[in-house]
This record gives sequence, C-alpha cells and structure tokens, in this order.
Amino acid sequence: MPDNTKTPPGSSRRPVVTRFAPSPTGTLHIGGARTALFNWLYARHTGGKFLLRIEDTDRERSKPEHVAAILDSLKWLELDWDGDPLFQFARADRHRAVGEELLAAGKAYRCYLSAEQLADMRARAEAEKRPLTVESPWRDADPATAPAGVKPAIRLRTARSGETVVNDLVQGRVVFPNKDLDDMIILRSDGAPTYNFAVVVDDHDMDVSHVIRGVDHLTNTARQTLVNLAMGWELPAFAHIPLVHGSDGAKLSKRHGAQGTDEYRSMGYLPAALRNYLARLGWSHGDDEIFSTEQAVAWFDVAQVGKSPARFDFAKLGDLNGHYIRQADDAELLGRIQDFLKHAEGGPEVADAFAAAGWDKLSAALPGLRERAKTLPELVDGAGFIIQSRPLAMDEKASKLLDADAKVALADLAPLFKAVTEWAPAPLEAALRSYAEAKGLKLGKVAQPLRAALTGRAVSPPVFDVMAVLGKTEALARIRDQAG
RNA sequence: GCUCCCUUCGUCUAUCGGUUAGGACACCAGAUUUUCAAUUUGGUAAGACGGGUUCGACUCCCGUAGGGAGCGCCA
Repeated sequence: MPDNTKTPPGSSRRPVVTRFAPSPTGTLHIGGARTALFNWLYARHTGGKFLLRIEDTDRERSKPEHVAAILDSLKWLELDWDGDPLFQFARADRHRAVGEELLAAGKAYRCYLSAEQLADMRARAEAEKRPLTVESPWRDADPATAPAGVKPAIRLRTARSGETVVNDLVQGRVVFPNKDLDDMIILRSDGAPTYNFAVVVDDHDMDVSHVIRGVDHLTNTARQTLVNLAMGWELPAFAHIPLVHGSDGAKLSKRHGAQGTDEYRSMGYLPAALRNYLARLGWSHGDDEIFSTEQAVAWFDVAQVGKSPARFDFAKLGDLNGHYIRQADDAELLGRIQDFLKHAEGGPEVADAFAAAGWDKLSAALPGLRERAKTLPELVDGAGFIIQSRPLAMDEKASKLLDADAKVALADLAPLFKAVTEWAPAPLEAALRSYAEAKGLKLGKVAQPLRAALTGRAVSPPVFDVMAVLGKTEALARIRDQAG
C-alpha cells in the first residue's frame, strides 16, 4: 500500500462545504462555538454551505435536550446553518454498508480479539512504557479458525510501513509513520460504527470540502485519511485550529469561569460581541479589532489562523461588549435586555418590575445607561433607580451625601423644580445652575445630593436625565422624601 | 512513556530577512466632567534560552527549556 505523500490537500475546485459536528453530550462549549464560527465564516466567505451534523452515536451520553441546547446556542450566536441537521446515529446502516464494502474488498478484516485480550495488551504496553499499537493476529489468520459464537469487530487493514501525511491548512504538513497507526476498528462487534469511521463516511456523503475543527482531532485525521484512501475517496481539506485555553494557559475548565455558550448569554454578553471576540482569538486582519460580521465574512480565511493556542481574556471580551452595547440601537438593546432577563437568575422578577414601571422608562434611560455598562447585568443594575419604590433605600455613599446642608438644598430645590414648565434635562439643569450660582455653591455640591435622593446612589447617569426619565411627580416626591 | 504541535509586551495579535518591533485589551498619569463611565492625550511593557545560516535575523535550520494536544470496540 503506497503512502499518500503526494495527495493534494483537498481540491479547491469543488464547492465549499463546511460542517460543525458537535456531540450532544453537553451544552455548546465556548471552544466549540469558535469552531462553529470559523466554519460558518469560511462558508459564508466562500459562498459555500455550512452544515450541521449531530454526532449522537454515543447512545449513553447523547441527550435530546443537549441537541436542543446546542441548536439554541448557535441560533443565539446567529450562526445559521444550511439545511436540516444530520443525525449520525440514523445513518448506522450506511456506515455498516461501507464497512461491508471494505470487508468484501479485503481492505478490512474480522478481528476476534476479546475485550480482555485487548485490556491485557494495553496493560502490558503501559508496563513496558511503550505506546500501544494493536497487532491483531486476525489480520492474516485463516477465517476458518475463528472461534464460534464470538462476534468480531471489523478492523481496517492499513499499511505497516510508509507514512500518512496530513496536509493541513493551519498546521502545515504533518507526517505520521504508519507503524504507529494500528488497524483501527471501523465497526464494533455489535455492528455500530466507530467515530473515526462514521465521520469519514458522513463527511464524504455530505460532500464536505473543508473540515475545520480543533487540533485535538489532528491525530484522528491520519486515521480518517486511511479510511478515505481505502475507499478511494477524495480527501477534504483540513484545518485544525488551536484550542482556547483559560487565563492560566491550561485547558478551559470550570474554574476559569464559563465553558458553556449559554453561560455567556446569561452573563449578559451580546452575540455580536462574542463573535467578534472569538474571531480574534487565533485570527486577525491587520490591526482591526472591532469589525462587523459582514467584515469578518469578507476578510476571513482559515489559512490565516495561527497555530498557537490563545488564552481567554474576560477583560477584552468585556471591553468589546461595551462597544457593542453602546453601538446597538435602543430597540435592539431593549430586546437584548429582555432576552437576558429571561435567561438570568432572578431575571423574570426584575423584568416584572420594569414592566410595572413601564418599559418605556427603561427605553428612555438607555442613552445614559449604555455609556456605562460593559455587560447587560451592569446596565440593568444601573437602571435600578427606575424600579425602586419610595422611600428609596440609600446606599452608604448616598446617605453620606445627604448631610444637613444637602437636605436644606433639596428643600430649596423642590419648589424651584416644580416651577419648571418643561420637564426636560436642559431647563432642569438651568434651574439647578441658577440656584447653585445664587447660593455660591459648586454644581457638584448640589447635584450629588440630588443624585442620591433620586437614585439612592452616588453613581448614576446624569441627574437631569434621571429626572426626565422618572417624570415630574415621581422625581419631586423622591426629592421631598430626602429634603430636610 | 511515545507521537505531533506551539513559544513577540500581563493578554489577544501585526511583522511574511533589513521596522525607533506596530495595534488592541489591561495597567499608570493628564485633560474633560454634576458622579461613574464614555471620550481624549501621553506612558510603562515583548521576540523563552543556546547554537548555527546570512552582509543582516523575531522572521530560516538545529538543540534545550517550558506549554499544549493525541495515544479506546468515547466522541
């Protein structure tokens, strides 16, 4: 059997078809989200197709609710796929048929090695500190000597010498000596296909032209290449992208914060911000940092993805998210907030409170609020003054602001504000300024207590905006509550 | 243990043999300001180490160190 050193890295002539193939054993991992994004970007960039395949052959761990969660996360990220998702388990007959074909062609054989024998070989290999390569005696044995009543597994008959080359768009040319690649099982003794086999059959049947996935699959690629070769199928192009690591450089795990895409949603990140951030992890376009999805689609090329792993940085994500919050128009932002509240812990109660106060109040406050929030929960927190009920609870800094002088000033201010005919920021500010001037006070000296009275805090959007949002009656009432 | 991959400011990255090694986040300082932000000006900060190749290496080669991934009848 010849090696495939000369095999080209997939033909670029055929139409581009990428695919994202999660296994539904949990939610969509943030690293998986990035893989999906790269596949999606590449497909959209080339005008190709982006397909979805659910790898649910692990019957124990695959759950329909995980499928739903993954699709939900992809939708939230606005990564639309073409056609219906393909479920791998449903294709078991096809996998079996290809296995039979290989068997008939002599490119695969029945192996009667038992689980115990395999475990023995593994133990011995470990004891001798050498990698396990299974040398099945059944590769060349006379099938007539097969033990009766034992269901065999089907193994691929692969070359013992030479090398298998993976020409990867990201990793370059990676060479695997064939002697390290044992005869992989393609069909289990119960007839179920193994992952490395099913993937090849499915990718072929789906006309996948570009396999973009995490580097953790790189060694699988050598094995999968062998299956392709045995079937005489054209190889897809491969692009193995580096993994995303936590802030300490280790594989992303629970202690680094969130792993699931759904968690980012409930932490109040915007999908556009997350997409932008994830795209910049391992890929760049010159000095561009903030770019639209359209720009990313126009610029993205998987060949430009770097080889080194990137660490996840919440500070940068937060900064980007702030940009997108400021950029979003009011209607969209309000929608995002409502969606966020639906998914956040305790969110529905807060949503009810806003509904009671009138969502239009939140809407009106958005311009002032959006400037000072990096995430949606920060924004909602800042909007807290809208849903407070009188008399307002004062936080520590706010009550400190409300000293005797301040209370006198508030008492003076109440009638002045009441006399303002147009309840809008500009005239209200004019009223306060003339009062401060008359009293020889710095603006902050009166504005800060006013802020405390209106919001219960020392920090808020501009006070006059707050007053306008609250409305005359409520604002005056809050001021009188604190006036001395 | 074996195989493969990686290594530029704290972090994400630009550079594709000749640059004062650039940008962004973070950080520090100033400006602005009714608070906090936002904005804006400036600043600190990097080629893991050791050998080659070359007139010239961050860039090419080798080695060392560190990090990562993979080694199932899991996916």
